[in-house]
Amino acid sequence: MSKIDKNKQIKRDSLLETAFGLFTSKGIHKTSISDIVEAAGVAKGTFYLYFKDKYDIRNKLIAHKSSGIFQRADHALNQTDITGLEDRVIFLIDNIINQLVEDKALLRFISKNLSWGVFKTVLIEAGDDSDVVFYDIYHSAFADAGTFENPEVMVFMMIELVGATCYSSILYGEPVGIGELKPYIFRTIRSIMSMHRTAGREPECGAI
Amino acid sequence: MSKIDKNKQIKRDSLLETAFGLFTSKGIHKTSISDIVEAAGVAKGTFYLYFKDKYDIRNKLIAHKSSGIFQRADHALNQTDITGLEDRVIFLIDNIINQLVEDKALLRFISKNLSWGVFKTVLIEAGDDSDVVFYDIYHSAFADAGTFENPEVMVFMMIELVGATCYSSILYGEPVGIGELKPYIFRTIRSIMSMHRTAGREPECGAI
Amino acid sequence: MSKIDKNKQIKRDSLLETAFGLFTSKGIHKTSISDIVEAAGVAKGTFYLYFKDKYDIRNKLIAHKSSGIFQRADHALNQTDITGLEDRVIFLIDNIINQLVEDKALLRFISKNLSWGVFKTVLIEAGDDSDVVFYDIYHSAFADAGTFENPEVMVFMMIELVGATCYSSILYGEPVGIGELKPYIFRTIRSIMSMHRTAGREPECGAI
Amino acid sequence: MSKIDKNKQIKRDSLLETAFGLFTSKGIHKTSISDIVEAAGVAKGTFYLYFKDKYDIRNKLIAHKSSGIFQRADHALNQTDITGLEDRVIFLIDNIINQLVEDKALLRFISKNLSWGVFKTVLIEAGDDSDVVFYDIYHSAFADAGTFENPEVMVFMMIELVGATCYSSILYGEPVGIGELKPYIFRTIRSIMSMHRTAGREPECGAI
DNA sequence: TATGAATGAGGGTTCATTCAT
DNA sequence: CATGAATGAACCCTCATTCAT
Repeated sequence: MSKIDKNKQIKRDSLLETAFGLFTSKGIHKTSISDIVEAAGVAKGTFYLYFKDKYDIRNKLIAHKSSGIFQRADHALNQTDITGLEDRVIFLIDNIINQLVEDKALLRFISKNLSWGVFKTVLIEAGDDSDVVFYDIYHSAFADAGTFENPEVMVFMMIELVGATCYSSILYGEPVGIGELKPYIFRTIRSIMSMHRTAGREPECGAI
Repeated sequence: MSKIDKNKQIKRDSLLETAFGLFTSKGIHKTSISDIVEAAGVAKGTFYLYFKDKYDIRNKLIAHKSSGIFQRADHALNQTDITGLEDRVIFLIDNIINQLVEDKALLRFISKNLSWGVFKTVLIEAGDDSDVVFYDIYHSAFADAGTFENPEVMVFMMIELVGATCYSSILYGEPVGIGELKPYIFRTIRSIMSMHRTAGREPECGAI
Repeated sequence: MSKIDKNKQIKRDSLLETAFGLFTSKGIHKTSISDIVEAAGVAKGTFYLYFKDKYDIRNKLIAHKSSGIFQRADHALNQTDITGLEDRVIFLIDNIINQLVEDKALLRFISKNLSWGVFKTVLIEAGDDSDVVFYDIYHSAFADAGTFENPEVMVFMMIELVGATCYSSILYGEPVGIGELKPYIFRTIRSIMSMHRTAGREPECGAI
Repeated sequence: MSKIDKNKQIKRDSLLETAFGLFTSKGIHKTSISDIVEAAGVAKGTFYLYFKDKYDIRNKLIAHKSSGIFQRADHALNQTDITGLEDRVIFLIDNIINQLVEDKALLRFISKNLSWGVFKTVLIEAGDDSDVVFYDIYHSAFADAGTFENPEVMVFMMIELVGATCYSSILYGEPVGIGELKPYIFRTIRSIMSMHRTAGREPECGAI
């Protein structure tokens, strides 16, 4: 029993990792299920024992990989003694960006999928397994505390800004490399948080 | 001769518009070349007289449609007597957002393609035809004048922010509708421009 | 031992009944062995312990179900005191038709399989189990007694006529409902028997 | 144009005949579209230019082949000077039986499909092309003339009787060969017609 | 006996592309 | 220039069957 289940887990993981490799190297649409099973060394029918179709495995990969990024960032944050909320957010973003720089295939894969739809589904509304790390961060830091006037919009803007700008900068160095871009990103992030502060005393910094 | 050329142009435009209709309604990957030629009322082989393949026609569509948006926004700006640079930029963005709200199929199509890669290729580096409107705006306002410390990065961040946030907000009302989101976008845009002002006297507003 | 054998019988019967339900509702060709075992709640491999393949279970079902029809008809006949041979045959046919009207799924299943091949194999030549009822009827009434000049041909024609006409009439009401059709069937059956009577004194009724 | 159309007709006919050969030799369910195109010497995609799927080609074959049988029988009838209605019907049936004896593959194919559903659809309600021969026979002989009390039921019973009994007799010689069976069939056919004669004076021949 | 994970050949179908007309 | 019949590789997916447990 345990042995069979272990074997199943190995097969499933093998398919997931193989698919990830092919998706990131050839692109999803150029990757066929035949490619996946051949690379994974299993029979075609085996794929369908574990996944409904190509998009099922893609969604499971996105959830899994995105969750991993946030978990590692959160873990790193807990190793520090940073206390200020803004500083903690900047640390998280910096850590995530660094992860993406290190793993460009991952960035290309979740690419612009690190967007609000996925973010909310996967991370805030909590996944099926145990990928619930960010849920805690989000709620304790933003949602519950009355610090921000509209926390959901604020997080949305930060996520979208970071996701969209990093993609081009990290992958293509356009318009500048990530090293040069980071300061601007951080300043914009701080600006966004600042404008959402409830007792906002910063009218000079962005009145429409 | 002229008549034949006109006929050719009609066929080409017919294929472009038909493809756009199908791409936006069924999605690119669900649209086959057979679908396009059938809907356009031409023979299969004819397609290949004008376009290399499905992705060729898609790219030409993106360039064409994006350019149209900027041209209309620029035209509207010229009807006004707004003078301040920041205000002119806000006006352009507001106008573009309104266009996308009116034409959601268009938004879905160029979706996140209204990103830096396309933007630069299509608009700044000047297209093949005559879609050179934005080139003038960009250079006269941002690039040549020494007003901003890094104009390309600034425009990049603005474009990415607007593109990414509008997508989710306009199409899905997530996390809030575009009406509610706009003020935040504009304030962030102003903040970004402000932080790029050469004689920047705003250190308190976003130092990392 | 007895308990194990009972369990085996239960599994076998469960598979048979489940298969019958699926065959009649979805059709044989749309029913897979996976469907059967899943619905029966047993493992895939278990199927092969009892049946060779899908057609094996189908044949056993036809034999079983057809036999049941004849047994019930015969049982009902014995409850009556009808004596005339023609009348007894008409009673049997009427009873069988009524059963098929009540159980259209059964009719559809054995459909045109209630034909000579199956009939002879299953009923006259005696089945494998104990479905030997009709064998007695047939031999005592038709075969042994010298009443009819060619009893096998006679029974053959009656069976085929009833099977073929009932199918269309009961299932689709074409060309008329079974109520309207029955008198014609009975008259034809009587005519067939009449023409096979050895001392045939009925030349006016069908000389070629 | 004419040349291309001729070529298309050749391809279509080639596919039809090839499919017929395979259907009759291997059975429909054992015949794959791959088999058909391979035997016909065309590419797989070509099949789908002419037929929707396997059942589309089967239906077209049944209509085509059944129609041919009736047309040939009718043609032969017109070469004779038989006048009596009963005799004309017997001639038609005899001719059809003889055709089926000569072409057992055809019999196996349309087999029990020479039943009421197909018969009515294909022949009485008139096909799409010009297969309207039997329509004339049927209406002039049975339907319009007030000779028979319920002509549709009468024809139905004759068709079903002949179809069902011939199948077993011709293909398997069960329970007797077709030569021995024919007289019985004809006598039963005459009996059926006789009992439908409007001024029926034959109550003794089949009262229930 | 009973299981059910694994297999992989083969099914139907689509579609970009070619080329003779 | 324009056509559209023909192609055939490649796709996704099913499922009867096996066999180690």
